[in-house]
Amino acid sequence: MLTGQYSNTFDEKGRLLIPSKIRNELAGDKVIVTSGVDKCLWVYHPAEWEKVVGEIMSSTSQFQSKARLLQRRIIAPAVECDIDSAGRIRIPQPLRESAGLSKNAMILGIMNYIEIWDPEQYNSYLDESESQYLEAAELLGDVLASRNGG
Amino acid sequence: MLTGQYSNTFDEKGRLLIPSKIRNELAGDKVIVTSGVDKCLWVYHPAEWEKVVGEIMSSTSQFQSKARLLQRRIIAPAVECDIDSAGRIRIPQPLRESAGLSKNAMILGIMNYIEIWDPEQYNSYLDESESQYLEAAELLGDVLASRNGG
DNA sequence: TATATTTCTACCACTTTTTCCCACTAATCT
DNA sequence: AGATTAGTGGGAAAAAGTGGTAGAAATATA
Repeated sequence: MLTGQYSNTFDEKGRLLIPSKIRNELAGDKVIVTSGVDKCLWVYHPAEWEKVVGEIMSSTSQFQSKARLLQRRIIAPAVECDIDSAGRIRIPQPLRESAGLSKNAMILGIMNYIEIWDPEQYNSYLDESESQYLEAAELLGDVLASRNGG
Repeated sequence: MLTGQYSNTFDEKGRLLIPSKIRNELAGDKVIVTSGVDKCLWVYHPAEWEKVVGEIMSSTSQFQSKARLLQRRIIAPAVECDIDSAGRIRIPQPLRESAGLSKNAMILGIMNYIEIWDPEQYNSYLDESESQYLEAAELLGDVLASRNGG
């Protein structure tokens, strides 16, 4: 199901363990890691990543400024990472820095992709977005209720 | 896959290393370097470059002022550069200047071409376009959500 | 025109990084 | 408790990156 929230650390060689529960759902020995829209990393199974790239590349052209933004900020940072025999990945320094990652990392499984956050960044994100979250929940409630003819 | 984001420097001889991950995808020992639409350089595999030229030339005529602009600013500056045995290219001074490049360079892989930026130029570009980027991302999200029947 | 000087290019050797693999420890399941 | 799976750390081999040197080409000079 690819969910779960874990707290791991990068070792001295910059390797991060993908928890086995998540790893087993991923299937395969490669993942794509890229920079997320918030201050975190997004990790995809190669097949899922192909969908995202296809969506961006096929519906845009490099001669459109918004397309270039998406390409530069989402596609360009993407790196293919091998999962080693012990289930770890090595994330290149620039990507780690872009998400403000140092030693510790939170790993969130979100159905068809994974997020990696620096714990402190994640906590301040949660704090700052509290009211937005409550709004989003209300909104979702409205949609679901009306769908049920409520 | 030809993606990835790297930070390299021109050496005293004006050589810039193309990171191996990108180089392996490029295949071959020649690239075409030209001036990009934002303040950066665009680097293509010769075959990809032919496609871009074809697209520009076939959809425009030299009797249209806008076409002449595209031809002069994208096609004219193009230069063929050799990749040396260590994977480095030498970019002619005028091209480097046109992108504001001095010592340091950011190299972005964007699927079928590469961008080279001066790091400071790139950071200010990112800053200035932040809100546009978030808009574009939301828009992409809407498209994907509606496709899922959301 | 021959020689000297400079610039450019290709190649080589060293250093650093990355990758791959193995061995050990800890945790979980039966 | 023993067996199996998960997690941790380290070492060796390979690949990538860096700087330099020597040779070729081009330009300038006598």
